[in-house]
Amino acid sequence: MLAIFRFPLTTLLRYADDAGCAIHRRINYLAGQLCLRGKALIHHFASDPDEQVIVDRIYTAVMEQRLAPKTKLSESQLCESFGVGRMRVRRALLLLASQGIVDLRANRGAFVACPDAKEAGDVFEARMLIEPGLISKVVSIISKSELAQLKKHIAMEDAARSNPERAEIIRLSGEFHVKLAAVSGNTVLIRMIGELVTRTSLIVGLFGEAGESICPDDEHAKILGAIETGDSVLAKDLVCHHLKHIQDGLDLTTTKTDLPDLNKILGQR
Amino acid sequence: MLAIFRFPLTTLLRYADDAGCAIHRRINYLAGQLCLRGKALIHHFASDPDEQVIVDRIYTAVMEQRLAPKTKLSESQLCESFGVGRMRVRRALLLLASQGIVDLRANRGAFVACPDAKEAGDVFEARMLIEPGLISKVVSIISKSELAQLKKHIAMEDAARSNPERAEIIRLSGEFHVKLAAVSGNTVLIRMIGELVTRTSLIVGLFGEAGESICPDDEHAKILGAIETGDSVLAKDLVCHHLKHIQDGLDLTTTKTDLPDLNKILGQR
DNA sequence: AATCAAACGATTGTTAACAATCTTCGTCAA
DNA sequence: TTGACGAAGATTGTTAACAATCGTTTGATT
Repeated sequence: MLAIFRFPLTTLLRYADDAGCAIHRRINYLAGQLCLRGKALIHHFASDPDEQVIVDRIYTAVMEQRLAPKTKLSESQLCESFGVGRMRVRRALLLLASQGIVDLRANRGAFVACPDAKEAGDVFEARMLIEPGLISKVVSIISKSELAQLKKHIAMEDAARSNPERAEIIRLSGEFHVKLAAVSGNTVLIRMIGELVTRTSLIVGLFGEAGESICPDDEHAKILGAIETGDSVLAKDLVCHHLKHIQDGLDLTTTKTDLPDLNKILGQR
Repeated sequence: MLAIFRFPLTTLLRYADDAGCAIHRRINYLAGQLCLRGKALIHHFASDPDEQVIVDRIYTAVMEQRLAPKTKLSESQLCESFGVGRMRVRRALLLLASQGIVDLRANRGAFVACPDAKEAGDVFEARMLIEPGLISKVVSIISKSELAQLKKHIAMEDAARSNPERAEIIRLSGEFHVKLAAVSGNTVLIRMIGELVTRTSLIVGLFGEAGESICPDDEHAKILGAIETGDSVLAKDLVCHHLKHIQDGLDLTTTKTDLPDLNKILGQR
């Protein structure tokens, strides 16, 4: 749809002549919308600071662990923060809920999801299933410029690590995996990895030991090294170990939530 | 939350006594909701014929290819079909859009998604990445009753194939993969496979050759056989071949959509 | 006759008021 | 002092009216 707007109107009409009257008129209409009234389309491209923006902002906030699990996300509060109507907020929350980032409880509101041990295991299992396979594709098709960009990303990670900005480190660590997936060009997989990485951040925030850093020091660099040399098997291995490393750093027995768990209390007797 | 409702109120209160006043009051409150007023909770369990129901109905309609790609899903139409308000319909459409089943275009409405060749490739790539790994887990943990259930499912497939009910065949073929994934118990993966299978149905409907059946005859049975004998490697192989089989049956060059494609028409010169 | 522009009907997007629900608070009785 | 009950405030869910947009049709103009 967009492509045709690049041509001047007269050219457009000349081309469309063979295509019958319907298309001719259609183009005229579009041209009218675009050039003469000059409102509708500009609106369509420029002013859209909503919808996905809210989702992304909450998304990254969760990734940076600035929004702790079980944090209440009240509608009115979000409306004020983002300066949008209640509808947009509700749509955003629904989308976040569909990705397991947010828990939507009827008549009670939205809360940042609080994964349990099983859910954590499921997420890691899914990642261990997908990411190694993904890596071997990445190895085979990655370009030099993409490699350079990933190197730059790792440099940023190191920078964040040297003057410890916890939120920054976590976000960048997660983003590395997403950017890696992005190289594949497979939108389906990219979206899946994005969701899994975000949920991983939640899990690490919940079950991770306080002192430990999330993605151990130089593992990302090692992975990228293996990719650069084209060693697909090694890269796979490193990714697996990397994920296992993260998982092993978790303590799934102690939940950090000190909220009263009714079932637990009742079961003590 | 549900578990505690099984106990009589007095027992509940006795147990909760040690837990301090807050919980005591909370339980009393819950009891009031449940027993004394007897409205809120019954409403919560019984009358909820909405929300996810709409999504599922459209979901399966797409899977059965009863809703062709690019079909317009007008709000008012859906409201009437499901007997719900516009809000519910819009929420359902948003969820479907987030899964790539539906295309949501601003100010124009919702349309059944119409994947292009790249998207089709992405979906198959994702399935080829996930399902083989999933199978080896399934092989290692499947129980006899689950095996029996899957056998029953295949029998149903055969039945549908013998008196050709196209929609039934397609749905059952897809469901087989979902049920297989369900054995793993990994909710994350189950949801992903469900989404991918549905989108596959869309793709097959679009690019599949008319005469061909979707999941070739006995491949499901073969896969299940390999699972039963515990041959994880063979099962993996069969799944890969199965998926490849489906993909090879597609003709990605000719789109069946005979809607006028402006770009194509303009590019003919 | 062809082109353009304006207007119409239909559909979607948004808002605001209303209803239902949850939570908290206060009072009262044991 | 502790627990039960009821009312108030706050929050969420729903509805219905309003605004904006789209696609088509119609009519005027060259």
